[in-house]
Amino acid sequence: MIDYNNPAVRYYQQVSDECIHYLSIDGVIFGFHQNQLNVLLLRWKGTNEWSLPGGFIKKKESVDEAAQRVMQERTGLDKLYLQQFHVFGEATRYDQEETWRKTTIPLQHIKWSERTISLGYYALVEHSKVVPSPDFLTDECRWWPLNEIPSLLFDHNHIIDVAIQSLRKQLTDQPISHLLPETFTIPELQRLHETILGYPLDARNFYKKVMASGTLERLSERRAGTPHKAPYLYRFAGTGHDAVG
Amino acid sequence: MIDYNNPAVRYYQQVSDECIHYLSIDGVIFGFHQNQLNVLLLRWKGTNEWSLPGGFIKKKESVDEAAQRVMQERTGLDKLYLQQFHVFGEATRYDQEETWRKTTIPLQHIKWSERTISLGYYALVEHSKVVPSPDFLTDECRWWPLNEIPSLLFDHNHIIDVAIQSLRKQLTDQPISHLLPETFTIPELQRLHETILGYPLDARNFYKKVMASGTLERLSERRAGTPHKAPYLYRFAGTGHDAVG
DNA sequence: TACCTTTACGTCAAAAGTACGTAAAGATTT
DNA sequence: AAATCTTTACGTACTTTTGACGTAAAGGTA
Repeated sequence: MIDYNNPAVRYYQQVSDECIHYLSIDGVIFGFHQNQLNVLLLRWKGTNEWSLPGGFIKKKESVDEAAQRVMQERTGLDKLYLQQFHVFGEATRYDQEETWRKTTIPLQHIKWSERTISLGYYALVEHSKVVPSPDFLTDECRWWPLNEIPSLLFDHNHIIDVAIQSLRKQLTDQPISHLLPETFTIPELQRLHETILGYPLDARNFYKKVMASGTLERLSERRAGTPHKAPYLYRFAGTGHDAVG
Repeated sequence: MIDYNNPAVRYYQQVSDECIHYLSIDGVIFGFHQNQLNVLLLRWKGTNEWSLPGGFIKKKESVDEAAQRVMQERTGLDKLYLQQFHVFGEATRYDQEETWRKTTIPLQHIKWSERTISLGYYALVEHSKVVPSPDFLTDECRWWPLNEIPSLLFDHNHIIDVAIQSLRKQLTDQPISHLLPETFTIPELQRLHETILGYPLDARNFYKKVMASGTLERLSERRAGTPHKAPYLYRFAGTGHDAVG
């Protein structure tokens, strides 16, 4: 007695046919706004429960393509900078019964696997360019500042933690450009680094370091409308983005 | 008309029931012997074709446990130092028809997925402690020096390449202990690092560096039977191994 | 005994990282 | 208009790390 009027049931029916079972993608989409790291979250239909965007891998699709597709749908952006950062493969990752109850998904109507292995990807996007849109299991899609994120469904709080650790590790290797607009000032770049690392940096030394990296190109314009001395605008000279997708 | 006398058919039948489809584990088991990195490979039954050890994830088992199990069976060792290093998730990773022909697996008798996503793990083991044993699709299991590895089945040459790159990256963070016996000399540790990195290191500077790391503990004994000045033996003071499993 | 190789240290200079100084730009206050 | 304040865009000086190279002692071989 399967209730095909329920959109969740229809969704899982389709996924069950088209996609790979036991395996999913969870996406931590990072944005930077008002000196805060933000993560894009979804509120499940008719509930007050939030989760990361995610999805399943089609049988004839690479996992990178699947991640790209899932994140694209939530952000409205293409060619996202994606990084695969961890596989969450515990046999029991969270309380399944509790989770399905919270989502109000009628589990008994769904023929789906008992456990899911999740491939964790993070995306670095330009906050202002994103047009958040929910999928059809969710009512709302919006940015959450990292330090205000509520208790999420599944093990998604944990996944975000691991994503941030990976992001910090990446930052020590190379300056991160993908979270800022095309042009930005050095102080703005510094705020971004400080926010990701979680501690303040010395402006003089930061300036020296990013200059020495050779990846920045100074434009002739300055940022207008600042209350103080107008800072120069810069652009990343490194042409190619080097992530997947 | 399924040939249940064929062991491969029986194996895949069992895997099909017990394990997760579309998903596999490939293990790059590194050993260090005679100043060379070695990788454990398997020769498929009745062929001259070699591949990495691998396996599938049981439906109620974590992926780390599965990796531990698969590698354990080939090496005879437990509590292996394992590191998950990449997910190989291309829609087409290799020429399937060619591969199945080479393995002489009767594909037409097997109900298995059209593509496989592979979780790449590497293991660092003490070469002398390993007792290589083939699984029942293979006739032979033995060490291959890294620079003599033949053209392998599937995309396993590529997987080994990626594993080595990850291993090199890890080495820059922390000295690697798991490939050496409990006690070793500084020059032996240096040879290991040189082999992984692929270039020679200055003995004086290497000595200083590992001493400064504070992770080594000098024993009172020296290595006997060397043609020259007997070097001291050392042990890693860092008690806890920090990998999965 | 002379000689050679290897170990187990040491020295010194270059490079990278860290603390902090300061003049100029632009707004705000007196 | 002048003084003040904050911020930028540099610079200087010191410290730590890294890298090139020196060398005496240990143990074998010619």
